[in-house]
Amino acid sequence: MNERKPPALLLMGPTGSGKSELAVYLAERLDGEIVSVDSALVYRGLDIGTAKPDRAARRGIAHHLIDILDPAESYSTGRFLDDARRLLADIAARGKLPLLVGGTMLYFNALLHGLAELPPADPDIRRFLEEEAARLGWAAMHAELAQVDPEAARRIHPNDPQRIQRALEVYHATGKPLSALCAEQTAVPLPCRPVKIVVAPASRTELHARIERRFQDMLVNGLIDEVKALFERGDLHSSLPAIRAVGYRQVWGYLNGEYDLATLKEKGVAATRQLAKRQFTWLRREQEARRYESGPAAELAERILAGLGEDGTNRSG
RNA sequence: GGCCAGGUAGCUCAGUUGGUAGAGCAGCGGACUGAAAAUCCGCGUGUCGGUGGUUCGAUUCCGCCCCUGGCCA
Repeated sequence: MNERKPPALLLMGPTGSGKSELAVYLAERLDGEIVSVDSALVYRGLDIGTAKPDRAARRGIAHHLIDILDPAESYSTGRFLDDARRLLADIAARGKLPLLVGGTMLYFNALLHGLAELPPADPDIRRFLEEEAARLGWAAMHAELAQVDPEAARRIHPNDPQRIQRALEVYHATGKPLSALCAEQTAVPLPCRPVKIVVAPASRTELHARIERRFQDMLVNGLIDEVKALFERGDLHSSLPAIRAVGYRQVWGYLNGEYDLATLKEKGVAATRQLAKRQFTWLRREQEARRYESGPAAELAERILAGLGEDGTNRSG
C-alpha cells in the first residue's frame, strides 16, 4: 500500500552511540540528506555539550534542523513535526534519501504515530498557571484538572507539574479537555516509508564508559567557556529548554557557585547516563527496527547497507 | 610508639537504651502527545572492618587485631 512511497531512513540510538558519524557515511553512500531529530541541536551556541557535528564532520552532507533557534527561544514537538514533514517531502522531491537521525524519541514517536491537534504553548496562560500554582500548590492544580478533565487527571501523577500545567493550558486555550482532543487524533501518513535502524553499544557498561570519557573530553574542549558565554549574555535563565539540556544545566549550576568542578563532572556524567536510560526505555519497545551494535562508523555503515539491500531501500528510482 | 575520633548499601552518612538496619545521591525498571537532553513514578540483604568473649540472642557491650584521619611524641 505505502510500498510506492520513497523510503526514509530513521536512525535512532542513545546519546553517545555514534549516530552522527554513522549517518554521514550512510548519507554519502545513499545520496542522502540528514534531518536531525534532536531537541538540543536546534539551538545555536550549544555545540560542545551537544556533540554537534561541525563543518568538517558533516563532510559536505546537508544537515537540517541544526542551529535554527536562539537559546532564548523554545522548540517543540509540534514545530519539529511540521519542519520534519516539510523537509521529508522536499528531500524526496529532490530525489535524495532523507535520513532522520537523533535521540529525541518523542519526536520520532510523533513522526511515526502523529500528534493530536493541540494548541501550542501559550506564555500568558503558563505564567497565569504558574502563579496560581505558587499560591495554591500543585496538588490543588491537579484537583482543578480533575474537575475539567478527569481522564487526564487520572493519567497524570499529582507530582508532575509539567503535565498538569500543560493539560490545564490546553483546557484554558480551547475550552476542551486535553483527553478529548487526543481522542480525536487521526493518523497523518508520512510522505515516506520509514525504515528503522537502532544503534546502541553492546552493553550498558560500555555505554557508561563512553559517556564518562565523552563528558571529560567536553570539559577539556571548552564546555565551561561555551556555557559561560551563554551565562554572561544575561537574558538567559535556567528554566529555558536550552539551558536545561544535559551538561548545560550542570555547568550553569557550577557557574552559579552551587558546587565545585569535581561535583560538576559527576553530575554531568550522571545526567547523561540518565538520559541514555530514558532513551533505552523508548528504544526497547521499538518494533520492526534493525538493531546494530555501535562500532567504527565506516564498517558499521557497510553492514547496515548490506542489510538495507535486502529490503530494497537503496534501489534507485 | 601514645592518645583521640571514625570504620554501616557503589558514595556521603543516620540508627539500633542488645532482638540482624534506613535516608540522600548514584544505579536499575517504567511512564511519556507543542519544555522531552524535559517532567514524573516504582525498586533498598548490606559478612553493620576482622576475630575472640559476655548473652537465649551482638552490628549494638567488653578484649585483642587491622585500616583511615587528627593530635602528641
